[in-house]
Amino acid sequence: MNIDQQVSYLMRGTAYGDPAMHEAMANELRERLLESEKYGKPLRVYCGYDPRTSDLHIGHTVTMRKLRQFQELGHHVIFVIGTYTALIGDPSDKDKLRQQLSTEEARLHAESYAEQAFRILDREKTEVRYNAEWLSKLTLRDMIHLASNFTIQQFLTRENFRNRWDNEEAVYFHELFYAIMQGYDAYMLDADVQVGGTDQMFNIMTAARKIMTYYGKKPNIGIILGILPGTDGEVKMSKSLGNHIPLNTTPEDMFGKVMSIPDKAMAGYARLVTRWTVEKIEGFERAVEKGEIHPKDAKMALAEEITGAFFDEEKAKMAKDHFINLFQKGETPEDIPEFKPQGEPVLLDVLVESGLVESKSQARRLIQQNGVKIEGEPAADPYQVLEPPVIVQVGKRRFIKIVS
RNA sequence: GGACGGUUACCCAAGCGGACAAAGGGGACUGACUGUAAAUCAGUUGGCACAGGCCUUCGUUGGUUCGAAUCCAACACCGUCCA
Repeated sequence: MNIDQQVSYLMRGTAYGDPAMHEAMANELRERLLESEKYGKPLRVYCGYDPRTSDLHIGHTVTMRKLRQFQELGHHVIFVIGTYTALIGDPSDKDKLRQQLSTEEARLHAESYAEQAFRILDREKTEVRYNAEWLSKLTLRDMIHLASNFTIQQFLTRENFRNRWDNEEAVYFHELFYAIMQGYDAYMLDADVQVGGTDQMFNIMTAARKIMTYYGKKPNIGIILGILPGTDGEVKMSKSLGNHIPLNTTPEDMFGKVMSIPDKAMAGYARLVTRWTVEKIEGFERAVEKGEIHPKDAKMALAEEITGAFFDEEKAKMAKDHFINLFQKGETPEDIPEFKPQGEPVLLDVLVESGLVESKSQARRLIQQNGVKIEGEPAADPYQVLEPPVIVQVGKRRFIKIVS
């Protein structure tokens, strides 16, 4: 790849919300790449991750994929785990104050976090760092100096603080530290490039660049990526909102979850979490828009690609077959969990005891709604006695085999 | 330190003495339909009870009342403003 190609490759998927800023960053990136080539010095590229949860979902992988691209071009990638910033909790992506995390929790999460990240990143070429390493050493004096670079007004113009201010909701003092700490990370890491989502715009473009300049360094270049919506297609993917697609799951589940996104979210997924080329993505979007491919088939292709990217092609194919059999043909799956009832297998009791249903009242309701099937036939009598072995189904996709 | 406001089911939020197991949204679940677990429409969404009855739930603990999510008191937690 020549420099121009590299720049467009690396800028792919970015979202600055302002063409001028995009232009400026692309130019800075080009310069920095040229410099790197000239002196044979790889760029130092970093992205920070909040170890609030140990469960990564595919939304987290958007930035990792970008890091991977830098890796492929021979640059040095630093994977930072925000063990210290997690003590505050990033106020960026929420309108509410985030709860604080203890050092111990953060450390525990961090380990499995890095492990999962290596499904995307090249383990050999990735430097993992914890920001407690340097942030815990900052003195109050340092903090005062750092803070003197910012005005309260700068913080208050940030949308999420602004909103809370306007709504007369609390904006805590310590929340202001977050951006400063993240900026200090960039300085300590001597970062050339920092990758992050649009919610990191202020932290990367304002805080980090200011602090680096203050310390006499060249400010880092921000690669700001779009935010992946959750399976609801509306808001940012997040575990707490329950609209996430976890990494630690089965290929079948991942495939199914991708299939559940609304049609309008397909383009975003194609752009942010596939390995497809720009040309392929654009072709895909065009075909969907013009109705050249059936939206269902388009989504199937998308699901297969995404599943393949996190597992492998073969597993993705199997997940696809599984999906077709179970949901399109309505077949019962092969491996159904078994359950052996204690006493007499009365339907109502079995449903609750096996954990298929939470309470007897709920079981009754489901039966009334024709939601419970025995060997494919809707059950009407909650008190009927089953004759094992028999397959009991709740809804479309919960099965259990009753054995004696 | 002072003045106000808040705490309701999974989440947001109404209710401000009886018709409250508690409006409305969201979410979740079921059914119909479909192109899938999308969209749309309908229904369900505290527990127990082989029926319309009982039990538990509106921050906590007491109190007033035939009767309290609703009134009073104390306490706890949260927030805003003034110092």
